[in-house]
Amino acid sequence: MRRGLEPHLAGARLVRVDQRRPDLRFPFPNDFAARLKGARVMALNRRAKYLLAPLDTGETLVAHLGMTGRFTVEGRTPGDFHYAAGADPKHTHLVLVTDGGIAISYNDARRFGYMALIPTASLDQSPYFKGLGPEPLGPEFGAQVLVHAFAGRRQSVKVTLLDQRVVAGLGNIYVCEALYRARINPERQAGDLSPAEIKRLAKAIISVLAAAIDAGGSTLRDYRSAEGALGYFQHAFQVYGREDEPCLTPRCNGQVTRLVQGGRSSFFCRVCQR
DNA sequence: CGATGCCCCTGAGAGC
DNA sequence: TGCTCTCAGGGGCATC
Repeated sequence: MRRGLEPHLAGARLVRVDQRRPDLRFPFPNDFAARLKGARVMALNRRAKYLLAPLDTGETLVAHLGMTGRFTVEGRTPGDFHYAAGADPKHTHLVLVTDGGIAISYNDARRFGYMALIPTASLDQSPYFKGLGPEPLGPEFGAQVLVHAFAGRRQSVKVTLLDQRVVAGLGNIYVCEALYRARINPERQAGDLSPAEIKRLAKAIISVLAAAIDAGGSTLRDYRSAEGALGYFQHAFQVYGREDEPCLTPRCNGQVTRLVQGGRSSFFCRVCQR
């Protein structure tokens, strides 16, 4: 999403802001539209699951997409891009128009997303970012991070990986897929994993995320890239959403199991994930 | 500390 | 066609 939006947003000035309702998951910031209008977007960054747009006003627009949140870009000419392709316009809650003549709309059926404006200078100290773990594709992430985080931890490795304080930005799909790639049963206590297993897991996390980004993300239900394109990593899911289907590991002959952990579905193969 | 369930909200799909 | 039920890329909070 960040990669799709960046060319349209970074460097652009927001000439019109159409805020269509007072809240998403939380209320929009006070005077939200007025604080955005006229501002120049200096860059488009990401930390964990947050999109970050530092503005020339000294504030940074922070956006979390929740489950169904989606930014869509509309081109200068109708047909340039798919305008909120596949999205019900009644759930378009915010439209930003840039001086480049581009409209960027935020659509979110369930409204689990939220936005904030935080002084750029104190971003790292804000409650959104304080305490977040390292970026899994960043230089500081590796097996050692997990070795420390897992030590003595009795919680399941699945639930531990979804904890944003351990690693930032992993969600349900990619945790399931990473555990499959690492051949680790999601029910295992984090503190019981061997160094070799943790090493496999760290590598699996990195490889599954890199592959998914390469594929343009995973299109399930609502997700599309900023320019309306469908990601296609969902076709590469090896366990997620494949309950009762055969395990794809050669000669395994197991089948994919679903179980609920921490209120979310885990998908895995009991035969090859130990 | 950890597990569980409920909540926010809307829509899709299955089964009857 | 319509109803009811379950489930959904997230995550905060209360309870036990």
